[in-house]
Amino acid sequence: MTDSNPNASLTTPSIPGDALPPVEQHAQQYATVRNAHETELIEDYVELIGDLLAHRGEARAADIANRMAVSQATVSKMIRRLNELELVTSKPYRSLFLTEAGQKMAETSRARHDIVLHFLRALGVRDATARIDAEGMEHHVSDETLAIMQRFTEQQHNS
Amino acid sequence: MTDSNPNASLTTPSIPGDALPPVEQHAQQYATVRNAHETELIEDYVELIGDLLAHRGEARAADIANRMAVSQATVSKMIRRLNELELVTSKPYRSLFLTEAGQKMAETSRARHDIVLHFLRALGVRDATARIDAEGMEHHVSDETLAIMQRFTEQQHNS
DNA sequence: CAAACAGTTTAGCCTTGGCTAACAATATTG
DNA sequence: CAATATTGTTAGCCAAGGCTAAACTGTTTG
Repeated sequence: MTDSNPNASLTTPSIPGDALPPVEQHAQQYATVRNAHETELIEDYVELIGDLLAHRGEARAADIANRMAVSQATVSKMIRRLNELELVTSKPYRSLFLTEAGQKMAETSRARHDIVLHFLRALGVRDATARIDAEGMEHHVSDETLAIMQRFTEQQHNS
Repeated sequence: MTDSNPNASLTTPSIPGDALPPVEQHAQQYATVRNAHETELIEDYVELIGDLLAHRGEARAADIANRMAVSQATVSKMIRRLNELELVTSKPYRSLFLTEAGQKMAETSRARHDIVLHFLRALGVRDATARIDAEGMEHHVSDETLAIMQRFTEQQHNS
């Protein structure tokens, strides 16, 4: 395994920046990200459906397609998956609803999203940018970091 | 379009949280995230190859596979793509090297990554967690937010 | 109430990014 | 220097998440 080459220092006279993390840790970082990517889209759909239900009283496939900037066919296919995962219930040609599990996921996602968004705004990021960044970041923020973000936002608020 | 239902207030007596963003803005958020996902992996590979070259003097497919926790076949396939994109040069069974464009991308990615990582540490996140979060977050942080993160870290440092 | 329109679903295609298994090349070592 | 171990490549599979086109359902309205 070249990775544990004991002569590394001979071939790299001046090492810039931090050292490479140990292989196991490094591997875990990437694995965690890959994992997040699998659930990310699911969570986004469920979160959006929850928002539509809360703000509009119903969640139609066409709304989702518009808001996600995706074709209706894609949404339709995705809804089938959400059904199989027992996150939503749907009757053909009717509005969607969330199952217990779906509601739970929607709430959790919504909460994470809001914490990240408010944190970014508290940091001084412009609203439009904060929204975009939050949408991408929310699935990659650990509970630990999330808690710290929340505290930061609150402190900012009381001053 | 149900999305502009004027009776929304009748069906949603108490609206929790923020209102939904306008459709166009909302759509743009998701589109931006989808876009980031396309380049994300490419950037991760290039960044890692750059790191391996800097710290080890060479970048072998086996190292990449170990550090990414992915099969060698996957790496091999990916290297072909990186070649087509003219980000790396490679001769069969030899170490990889970055092209001009590849080096540029590696540097940029590395810089973003470091800013996010240092920011998280400055916020008070534990090192191991910060590393994982940074790996996921780095591709979703706008230049605007990045600049703010960098300033924050520097201020923290001078106090 | 039939026609037209809006919304939904299905079929079938494509690319990406994983995998395993089999094979090929290079390096190491008895 | 031949045998073995390591490393790299190829072939062929799979699931996810996009798309368009076509068919079907439901709603609105002339």
